Amino acid sequence: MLGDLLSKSFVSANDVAQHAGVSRSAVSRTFTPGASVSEETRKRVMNSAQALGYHVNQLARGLMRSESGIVCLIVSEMDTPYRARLVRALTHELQKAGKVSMLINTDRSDGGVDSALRQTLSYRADASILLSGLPDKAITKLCLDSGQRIVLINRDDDISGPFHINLEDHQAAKIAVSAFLRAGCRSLAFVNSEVGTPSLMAREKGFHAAAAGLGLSVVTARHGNTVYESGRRAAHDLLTGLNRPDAVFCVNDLMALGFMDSARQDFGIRIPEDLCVIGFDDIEQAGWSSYALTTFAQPIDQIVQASLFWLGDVKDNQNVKSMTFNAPLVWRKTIRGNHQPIS
Amino acid sequence: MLGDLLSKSFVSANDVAQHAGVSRSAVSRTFTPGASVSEETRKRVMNSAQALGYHVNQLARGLMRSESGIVCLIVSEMDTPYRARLVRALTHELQKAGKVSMLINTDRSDGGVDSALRQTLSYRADASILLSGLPDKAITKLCLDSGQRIVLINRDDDISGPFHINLEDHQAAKIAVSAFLRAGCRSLAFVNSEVGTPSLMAREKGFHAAAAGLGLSVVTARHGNTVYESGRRAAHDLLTGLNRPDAVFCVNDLMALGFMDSARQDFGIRIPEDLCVIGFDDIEQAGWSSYALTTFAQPIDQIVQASLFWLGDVKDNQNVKSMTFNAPLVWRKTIRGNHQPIS
DNA sequence: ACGCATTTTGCAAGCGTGTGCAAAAGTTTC
DNA sequence: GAAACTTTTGCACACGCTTGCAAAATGCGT
Repeated sequence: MLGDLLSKSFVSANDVAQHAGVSRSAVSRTFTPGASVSEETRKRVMNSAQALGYHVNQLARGLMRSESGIVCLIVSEMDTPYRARLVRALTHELQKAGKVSMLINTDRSDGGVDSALRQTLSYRADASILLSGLPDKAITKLCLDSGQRIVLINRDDDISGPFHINLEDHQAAKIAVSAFLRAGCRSLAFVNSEVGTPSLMAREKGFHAAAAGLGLSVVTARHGNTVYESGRRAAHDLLTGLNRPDAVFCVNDLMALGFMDSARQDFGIRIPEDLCVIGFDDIEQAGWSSYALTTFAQPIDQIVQASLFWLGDVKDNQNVKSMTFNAPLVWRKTIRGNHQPIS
Repeated sequence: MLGDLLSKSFVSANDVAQHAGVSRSAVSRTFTPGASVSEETRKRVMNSAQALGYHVNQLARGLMRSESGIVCLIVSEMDTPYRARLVRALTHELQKAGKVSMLINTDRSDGGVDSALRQTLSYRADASILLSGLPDKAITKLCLDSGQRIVLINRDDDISGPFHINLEDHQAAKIAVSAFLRAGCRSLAFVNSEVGTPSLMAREKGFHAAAAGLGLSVVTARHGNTVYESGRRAAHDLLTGLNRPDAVFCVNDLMALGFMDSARQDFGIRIPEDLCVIGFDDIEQAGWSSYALTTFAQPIDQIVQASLFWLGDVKDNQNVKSMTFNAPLVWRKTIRGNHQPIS
């Protein structure tokens, strides 16, 4: 209390030990779950710690133990609804597991994912979860070699070592075609960005394949990023001509919403009477009554759960190297006709 | 190369020193900007570091230096558009400043903000930025005493010690009233949540005060959280009766959008012909053409800039304890009549 | 070639923690 | 009460880094 004015800023385990009249080991063990301390000294240490405002220095602890408790989330454009929701869920669950999350923004910064992974190494992160971008193989190896776990969510699949979480994009695309077909649509369109992420391309390929299998033609538009405005541009691209499509599968909800707004307001098209629309992600806005977009839902909970599974004990994980989840179709009002599930 | 199979996972400065034939101090200094190393040894060290895959251990460095380089962002409901955007901007700018951001989610977790700040202490964070919730005073003091900087964004103002960043909520509310008046509105409504954050209440108070000053009456609705659905409920609340308001100021864009959707679809109200709407935040969705919401823009850049200013050198900051920014009105299409700026 | 000023370098003492090991204390058993 | 255990405790070293200090190396002027 007296040293308040010019006290050394942090109180160490030493100070606590002195105050409690025990050895420093005792206080260390008090804060180490499962260590051997008598109930009495633990009490004494706890009291002193409380009185002095002691907190274990996780930096020092991380130096000794192999684990720092830090998990890095590597993500760009994190204010995108889907990404934001995933980040929120991940941090929440990581905290519950006693981890702490370090957020690395790879927007358009120098080095991007690679420098992010380097930072990951500097802070001795226990694991990195990548929601965006693709890491250089050499750096990935470096991370793995230093005992780090790596999780790739919806990323490229040909890197070995990391744990992969993917979606049944192909299957979803197939279901989209079936839904359109059942609604009586015959002239299909696919709206993609120019990004070319594997999962995005899988949806496109799957859609084309499924349509071809049924003898339906598909016209494709690709514009900019997977954002609202690109969806609008796609609408202008696809709806200007004479033979308009009567169904459009957008690679992403944001694009779908932009497409819908433009279709209705710039072209006077009614949805779903004149045009059926399906999106992907099931972001919050898709449920807003101005849109009521039928869309495939990201299985956020499963993705998060799988990520945390991979951070658990090694022995359990030896065999499994990837998990693939189903993205269920959420029926709203942008498809006409009956809304029964499709097998 | 040979030790690949069972190598100790991390390469230390010692290893690099040995490989380069210099002392450990030399490699340390090589990675310390502004330290005294000859150009030649620096080169040698760099080469060895590269070859061995060495990365400074920031945990150990943080142990010696006073600063860990970690800045904590404490936030709940971070997938809200405004929050997500702020987090994105903060992390980006923090990284540019050589800091790293630790994201702490206080959603409905045990302890909330207080335990978040405790974590902050454990990791010896250089600073904490609070976007949500209010910290206990004792813990705040503990953080400050241990040399941590604290930034409160749009939080309560009566805590001394932290740096406060606030908005001209009162002023904005006044401008909203003027805009409504000029558009010919006479029957005003205010839509708030039940959250009761100081800045939210300031908008409400300011709106009432300004309206009263002009002899206009205001009816207020408060529902749940500051989310879309609450806006809908407010609409049902305010638009069901006979004497409907012809202008509504929503404390938040999300509520405004919910209100608009319900007003149009459930009540057949035209905007802005029958009803003028103003929101707050200028989230991306406010600009979507289905809404074109006139709203006050969060000055994100200024907020971020101010936050980083406070993390700078102490000497410059001694005097200033808070900053207040103007939230400019972004004119779109939910107010009828002329769209000139209001003094 | 020499003295002096300046840069570069290595040594060693920390930073705050975890943990193996042996000594001390406590507990049970006969 | 002593012997044989078991639990608790303290010592001391390690983790990987920074940095003050003094010694070594270098540069400069004469």
